[in-house]
Order: sequence, then C-alpha cells, then structure tokens
Amino acid sequence: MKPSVKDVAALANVSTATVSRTFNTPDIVNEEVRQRVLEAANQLGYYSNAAARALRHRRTRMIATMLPKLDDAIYAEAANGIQQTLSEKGYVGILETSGFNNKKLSDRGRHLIERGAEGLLVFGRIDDEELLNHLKNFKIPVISLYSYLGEGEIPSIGIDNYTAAEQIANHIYDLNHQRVLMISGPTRGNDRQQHRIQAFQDVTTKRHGHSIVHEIDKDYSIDDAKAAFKEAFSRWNDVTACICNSDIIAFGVLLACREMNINVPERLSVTGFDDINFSTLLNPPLTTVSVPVAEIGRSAALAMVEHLEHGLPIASRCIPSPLMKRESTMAISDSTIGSSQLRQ
Amino acid sequence: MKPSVKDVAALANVSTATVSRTFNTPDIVNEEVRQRVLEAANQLGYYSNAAARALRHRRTRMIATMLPKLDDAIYAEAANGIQQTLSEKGYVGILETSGFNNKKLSDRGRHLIERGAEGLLVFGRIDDEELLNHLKNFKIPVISLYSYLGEGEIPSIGIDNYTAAEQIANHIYDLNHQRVLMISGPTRGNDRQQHRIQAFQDVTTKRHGHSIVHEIDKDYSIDDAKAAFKEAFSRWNDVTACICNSDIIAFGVLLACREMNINVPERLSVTGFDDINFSTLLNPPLTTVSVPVAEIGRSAALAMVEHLEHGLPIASRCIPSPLMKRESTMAISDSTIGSSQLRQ
DNA sequence: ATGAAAGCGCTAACAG
DNA sequence: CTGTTAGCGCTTTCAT
Repeated sequence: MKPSVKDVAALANVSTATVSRTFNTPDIVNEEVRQRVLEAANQLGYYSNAAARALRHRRTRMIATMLPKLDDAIYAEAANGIQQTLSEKGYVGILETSGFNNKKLSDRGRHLIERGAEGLLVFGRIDDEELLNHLKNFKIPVISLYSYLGEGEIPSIGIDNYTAAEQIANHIYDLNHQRVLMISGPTRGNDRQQHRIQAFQDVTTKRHGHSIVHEIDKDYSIDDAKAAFKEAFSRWNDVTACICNSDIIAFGVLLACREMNINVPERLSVTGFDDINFSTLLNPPLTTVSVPVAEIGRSAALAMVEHLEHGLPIASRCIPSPLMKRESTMAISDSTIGSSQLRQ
Repeated sequence: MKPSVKDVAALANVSTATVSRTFNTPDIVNEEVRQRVLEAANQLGYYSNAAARALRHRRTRMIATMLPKLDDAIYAEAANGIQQTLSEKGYVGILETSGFNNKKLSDRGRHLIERGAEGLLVFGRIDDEELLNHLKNFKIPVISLYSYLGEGEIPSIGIDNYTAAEQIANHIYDLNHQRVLMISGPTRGNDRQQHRIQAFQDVTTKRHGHSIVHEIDKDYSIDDAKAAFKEAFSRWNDVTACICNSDIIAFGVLLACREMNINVPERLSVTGFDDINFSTLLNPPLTTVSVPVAEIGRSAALAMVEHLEHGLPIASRCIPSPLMKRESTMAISDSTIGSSQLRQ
C-alpha cells in the first residue's frame, strides 16, 4: 500500500499538517522536525498523491492537445514542441488524435476536459459549434495553433495561410506559368485548405492566370495524393505547375511524376507546404513554405501555461512563414511544354 | 463555479448518493428519479470531477509513455498507435520525451509515476538502475516496446533486433559484398544499436566478410548521419555496401552519396532499418527492415490496459520484422567497383 | 512552530 | 430503491 501523509506523520511523530508543510512550505517548519519528517518519508518511499492534491487545489496541471494525427511530420513536430515545453513547466500534456473529423474532435475535446484538462490546444480552427459552446460555458481556455486566425474570440498562434499561399502562387506566376493546378487536402472544417485555395484563386485572378483546384476527397496520405494527381493530370495535362497544399501531398505528386515520366521541374513545377524535414531531401528538393511548427507548439504551450499560472490573457500571434525556393520549381519558356511533352 | 454532486442533488431533490448512482449504476435507480437527476445535471452542466473520482477509486486511468523524441517518424507512429488505443479504452495517455539520455528518462519516468501514471510504456530497454528500482519498489507495471528483449523481468513487445540485423547482413553478403560499412546510432544505453552491431559482426565472421562499424557520436539526425558517412567513406572508400541502423541514417547517407556522386546501388548498396513511410519514396527505394511500430504500440497499450483492468500478466511478444528488398541494394560483380569508380 | 479539524468531490457500505 | 455517513489523501484555517 502506497504510504500517505498519515503514515509519514506517525513514523515521524508529528501531525499530518507538519508533513504537508515539510514539503510545501519547508521554511516555516523547524529544522530538526523537518529532517525527521524527510527521513520518515524517505524510509517509507512517500510521495504525494496527485489526485488528492489536484482535488484539494482544484488544479490538475494537465493540458490537452488535439491533433488530427500524430504520424505525419508536421503534427509530430508540433506535439514534440508542446510536450517538451509543458514538461519543463511542470505540467503534464495529454495528446489526443481526432483525424479530420469534427465530431470526433468535439467528443474527444469534451472528454479531455472532463478528464481534468485545464486548457486545450487545438490544431487549426475549431469549427464545431458544440465544442465551442462547451468551452465557453466552462470557461476552458483554448488556443488554436498552426493557423493564425486574426483577433477572434479564440486566440490563435500560427501562420497566416492566406499570405503564405499568396507567396507561393505569386512565385509560380512570376515564373511565367499560366495554367496551374492546385492539389488540396480535404477542405471540410479545415481552415488551412480553405484559405490556401482562396489565396490561390485571388492571385490567379490578379495575375490573369488559369487555376484548377483538385481536392483529395479521402483521408489524405501520400498514396491518396499520388492517385489524385494522376487523375487530375490526365484531365488537365496542359498545366505546367502543381501547387500542393502540403508537403505530404507534394511527395505523392513527385512519386506520381516519377511513375509517369514527368520531369520535375522541367515539365512540371511542384510546390509543397510546411517544409517538413524531408523536403530538402527529395529529388528535386522541394520549393515550399516553411512553417516553424515546433516553435508554434512551444509558443502556444507557453502561452497556455502563463495564462493558467498568472492569468495573463492569451495573445494571438502571427508567425512568419517564409517561402523556401528550391529546385522543384523553374521558370517556363515558350519551348518548355513542347519539348518535354515530346520526351514522353 | 463548477457544479458538484451536491448541487445536482439539491436541484433534483435527492441525495448525493443517488446522483452518483444515476451515473454509475443507472439500472438500480428508479426511472423517474433518474430522469429528474439527469435533467438537473444537464441544466447545471454537471460532469464528475476526475480528480475526486481518481482519489476515491485509487485509479487514475492514466498511462504514460516515454519516447526518445516525437519528431521522427518511427516514434510518432508508435505514439500514434498507443494514444489511439488508450483513448479507445477510456484511458488517457501522457507522452514524455527524454532524448537518448538515461538520466532524464529516469527523472521523467519517476515524475510521471508521481503524477499518477498507473503504468509505463518505455521505448527500448531500460538501462537505468534507479528507475528500475523505483518501478519495482512501487510495483508499477512497465512494458518495454519496440525491442523484444526475451523473457526477462520486464515484459517487452517488439522486434528481435539481432535477428533482423542478421537478415540484413546476410542479404548483403548474399549479394557478394565483401567489405561492408555499418553506420550506427549512439550505442550507449541503446539496446537496438547494440544488438544490430553484434549481429552484423557475428554474420560477418560466419560469412568471412569484412566489417567496419562507424558510430555517430552526436544526437542522430539526417545531417549528422550525412556527415558521419562522409567521414567514414573518406577513410574506407573500398566498401561496397553501407548498412544503416535506421532509415533516418540511410536518408543521410543517400544525401551524402548524391553530393559525392556515388551511385546507389551500382557503386554502393545502402540499407536502412524501420521502414518508415518515406522509405519507398526515396530514389532509389530503400531496402530495409519493416518494423510495424504502430502495431507494436497498439499491442503494448492494449496489454497494459488488460493488465490494469483484469490483472492479466503481461506477456512478452516478438513481432516479425520482415526484410523489405527494394532497389537500394544490388549484387556486386567483379567489375562493379572498377567501372563505377571510373565514373567518379 | 505545530496540531486539530474541516472539507475538496466523489462513491461504497450500511441501513432502512 | 434511496438516504446517511464515512473516508479516499491532501492542505489549510484556526487555535494553541
């Protein structure tokens, strides 16, 4: 049986209050007595019961994070930053995955709160009304991370997807591409995809280009992206650039290109989004947007802790997301399409 | 103020016991009364306090996982499997990263137990005596995952690193390679690396080959692996195969090869270990050992839950890890070295 | 500086 | 079927 304050108190011949004080406010307990208590505690292998402490203090020091999944680099990096920061601050982080399913996000989010989470970090924008109401009713602090969503009700720490996607689109049009395909992930309840598509279409209009958006309908993985691109390219094979709304998608597209003997970037420029570790390793290295998601995670975790500890309001923060120009994009010249199509 | 059983009881005109029963053993409470309680609870937005419940039940239903890090595919996949399973079983999973530092593993492990974790899942073998003693003293169940470590005191669920590495080495020698370089991650307190090196050396002896082992001394990342290979290959440039002790290392080696104009597999066969998602995407696709780490994670999480719920003993399990022969390895012929060296 | 005692919110034993 | 009561382990007044 795990020893309690009582056991320690008995062994040290003091009251339970003194045992508690020995650990919580050691300075107000007599040096000699303190030593005796410490020794007794040590002998019994005592450590305080977290549940009892939480009950008493009405503080669990638990913060939950909701991510779509954990096994893609972008989410794993965010989780890594969050967990490390929480751990350093004496908090415990619980991680839950909800896929891209709003209903599940809502369910799990509530579950976590009922489990005692004092704050919630959520990847992306929360679109579920139910969860939103729940959070508001119970005054659970939330931070939306990855996307910066302006100064709305829910603070957000992350990048501006619209601006980032604008940069990508402008880069492509600067390279004289005219007909551009965008492969997007599922858009339902996904602010990231929605904003990127919007930016792409707006820039296309301004630059008098021609845009085609193809949405992956399945759960998006490298293979789904590969299949999606094959389908899209068979329909619109006059495009000379493909903007992928995540690096993962771009990986799938590059794979498809290899199988279809499409030269990148000569025949097709390809871009990604996120700049996960592997992006520089690809052949060719991927032009993409850098999203410092580990830093975003750390920053969000820290803001949550500060809020919980000192009541500081949580400030939204927009993190820069620079365009990384690498070798998967190149300028088009009049001859490009003709000559490389010949090659096929 | 968050409502408690008392508030609900008062509003529904029943005792707190009845409120509790309404939620925990609804069948033994009168239909009409139950409805009244439910309504009151709903009206107040009541849900039970997790800390109080944990205190009462002496059960936290929290299971902690210790991983070296979260932002490498292999760990993220394991974490994903674990968290999903725990969540489905009504448990909450807490994740902590400890790098490759045994002291930190020990500290964080203890911290997690003091925080109320009922069980611990640890990636790899635990080498720290202090943590081991602590776990034994407090009878905290542990499972070592990823590596199968035989039927020792601590149950393990995972692959047999020795056998897997034997397969790789045999594959390489079957392809007539004679001089083989192994790039290993840090070996200190890392059973995976130790067993792989041992297997490689044993097979080399049996097959009358020649082995060189180069250990990466830093924290191992793609860049470190790249640098390590460059150094090793400049010293031993007569090797025709490079066995990498993780896919991540192999990625670094492939990058280095690209920069050094070493053709893979013509001039150098390269193998990995883990078969993370990207391994098939590389150019050339990587010959590697498949480690079904998500399944291992699920399996370990499940075993821990079953143990905690029904006291079932935790059985060690050895999970098969098949060799995935892909295009990064090829048979050597007498002319191979000469001709490809010419090309440089 | 220390102890006695109350109570955080919940549930289980017991009584009715 | 329902209420009363005690107590999980801890901290914190309030006394002394």
